[in-house]
Amino acid sequence: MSRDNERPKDPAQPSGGEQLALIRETVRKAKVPRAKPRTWRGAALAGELPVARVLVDKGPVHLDKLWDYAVPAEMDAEARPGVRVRVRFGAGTGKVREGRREGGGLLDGYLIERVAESEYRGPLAALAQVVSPEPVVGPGLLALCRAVADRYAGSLADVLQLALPKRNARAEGEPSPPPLPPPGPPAPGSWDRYPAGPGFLEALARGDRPRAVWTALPGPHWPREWATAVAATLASGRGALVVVPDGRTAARVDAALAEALGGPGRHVLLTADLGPEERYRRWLAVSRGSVRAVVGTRAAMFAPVRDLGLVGIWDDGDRSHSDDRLPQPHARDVLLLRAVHERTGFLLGDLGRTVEAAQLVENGWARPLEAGREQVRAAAPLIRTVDEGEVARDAEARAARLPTLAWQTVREALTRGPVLVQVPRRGYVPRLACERCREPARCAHCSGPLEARDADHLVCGWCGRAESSWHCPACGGVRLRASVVGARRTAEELGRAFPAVPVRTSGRDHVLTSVPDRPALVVSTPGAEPVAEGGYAAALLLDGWALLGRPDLRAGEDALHHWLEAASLVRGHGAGGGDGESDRGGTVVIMAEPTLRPVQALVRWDPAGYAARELAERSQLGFPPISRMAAVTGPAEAVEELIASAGLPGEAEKLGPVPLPPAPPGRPRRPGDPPPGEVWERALLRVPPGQGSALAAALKEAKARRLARGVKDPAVRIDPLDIG
DNA sequence: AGCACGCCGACT
DNA sequence: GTCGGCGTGCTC
Repeated sequence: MSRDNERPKDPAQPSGGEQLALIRETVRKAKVPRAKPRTWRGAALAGELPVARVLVDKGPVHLDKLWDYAVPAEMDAEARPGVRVRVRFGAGTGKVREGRREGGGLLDGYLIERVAESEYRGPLAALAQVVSPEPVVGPGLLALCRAVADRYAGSLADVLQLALPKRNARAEGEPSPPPLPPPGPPAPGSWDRYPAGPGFLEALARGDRPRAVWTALPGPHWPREWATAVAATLASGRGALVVVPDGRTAARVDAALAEALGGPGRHVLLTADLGPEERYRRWLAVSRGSVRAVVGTRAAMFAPVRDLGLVGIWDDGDRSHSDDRLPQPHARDVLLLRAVHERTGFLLGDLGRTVEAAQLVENGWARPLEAGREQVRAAAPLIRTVDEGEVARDAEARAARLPTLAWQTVREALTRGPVLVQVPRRGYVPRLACERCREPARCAHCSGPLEARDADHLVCGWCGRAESSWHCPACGGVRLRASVVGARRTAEELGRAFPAVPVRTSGRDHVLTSVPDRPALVVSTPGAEPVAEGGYAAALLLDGWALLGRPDLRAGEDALHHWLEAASLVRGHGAGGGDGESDRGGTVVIMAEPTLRPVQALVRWDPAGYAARELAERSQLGFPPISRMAAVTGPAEAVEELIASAGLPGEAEKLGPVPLPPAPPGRPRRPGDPPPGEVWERALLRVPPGQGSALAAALKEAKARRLARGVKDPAVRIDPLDIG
């Protein structure tokens, strides 16, 4: 290649030619005898930092690798770090025709940084286009996404795709409103029911970064308490982000924020149901620093809030906090990473307490933020248990197939207000449990859940070993039962038993937001309970066995959570405690075995104690989150090969692989589901405490090293939630 | 993923 | 000889 080929056309860019020479020099060093024609041939390069490092978003090569491109002079001003770009990829091997390269599709990407020179020993292609000058990937977001990708053995590009909303040109063309000044520090309000509450707010307001696991008192105050914590953070001049499980909850916190912050302008609601344009408009307002407070559902966990002072999550045990798309990051973990990386305060709020939250308290990373016993007693309803086997003596109760106590409670409460009836959702798979004491049946080898493969063969759902001589480790029983519940029908019969009272239902398809303070039977599935304006007069929890019988590690925790959620909508029991304007307190009747631990935790309203015990037990059994797990799913050979090639930590234990049950029909396919017609397997990898990141790193490296060769890549999921 | 290169066997 | 199988490697 001769100097004559180089014709810098723009005299205003004298150093462009120098850069060209520099790149050519690197080509020569790489013993390429003659530089091949290149797409930027003849084009003037940007004067300063003429190399753009680009993360290619889609396409096959989506390793965490950055690709270097030359920045043409005319793109110099717009090609700033963080912007969306388009690049030709794969053109280098294409045919040369008429002195230009053909082939290589245009791919979307992000310009990560501008540098003076490239490490790449070869001719650089030029950026094809700067899609828009809006920087969307800042250094903070990039670092966060890298950390999430590492934590979940996923690729940076995958995580960025979760973190960034789809671009919308119209929204981007509009200016965002100017930021409002910070509000003054808020009064503690109902936070003063918690001994450590006012102190937590003061710490936020003065710019500290307190970290707490908050066990919220039952009742309607927690949305306002979230708003107060956000307002306190804003008062320090910093931003705040709260992630909640669903749009309904987000709307409640949003309304409370509007009240606490004196109207709109200082906060935004970020949910999926806004539609792409409005969503991007609001996201831009956050990204541009025009708004500093965000409440939203899980995608909001990545919201690029400027100078973040508080990250919060409500109901961290809710499944919707875990993304469906690989690498399935969980909002709790993402926010934990943000709290550490961005040096922010942290608030995990819940009516109950997950085992993960208990772990944060136990290892001292976060402080418990709890009310005293007398506050709890005042705010919570009276809880009574009835055995599901008890048969009512009076004819009316028998007709409704309810025990006498439940019948009487409902009848009495209906004179004072609405009554909530919690019924199980259809489709819960029963788990095998000891017939005598209901202890879930677990594998003697790995503690995985036992499943009935056919009439009388038990198989472990984790390691696949057959179990031929099961006996209950808790009580010595030798017989198993699968729980069966017909509670929905019970609820229908209950409705018929009170013909004068309207029956309203709320479920997956039709979720009611709230019901008026009038006598009514409100039948709801867990998670869909409407708020009653004055609190429910009573609640009937009919789903004990269905919730506890699910083939899930978190069955007890989830059941308790659903009960607490329903019970927290019932009027408090203690007069004058919180806002006891109700004439009489509410009652909750739960049909479940009173000796079961989740049931006892509900009766005593002690979710923290339950979580602590559960944590200790899981630690002993080698369950997550103490031990960490990864699920590798795919065609049998691919699973084996990936595991064999990964340099797993020494103490890693392989469970399985077991054949994967086919995905239930109707549900959209998720990562890790076999494609129709294919048989896949799943192996679990388990490591002792402290080796979770080593496990993720090993799997990520093995995945990166092994470029797909015909066989489909297995899906790797860290801390999978659906492993039974 | 595409696409090209390359090193083997069967054909005009 | 040379056409083409697809195994292997690269794409800034």
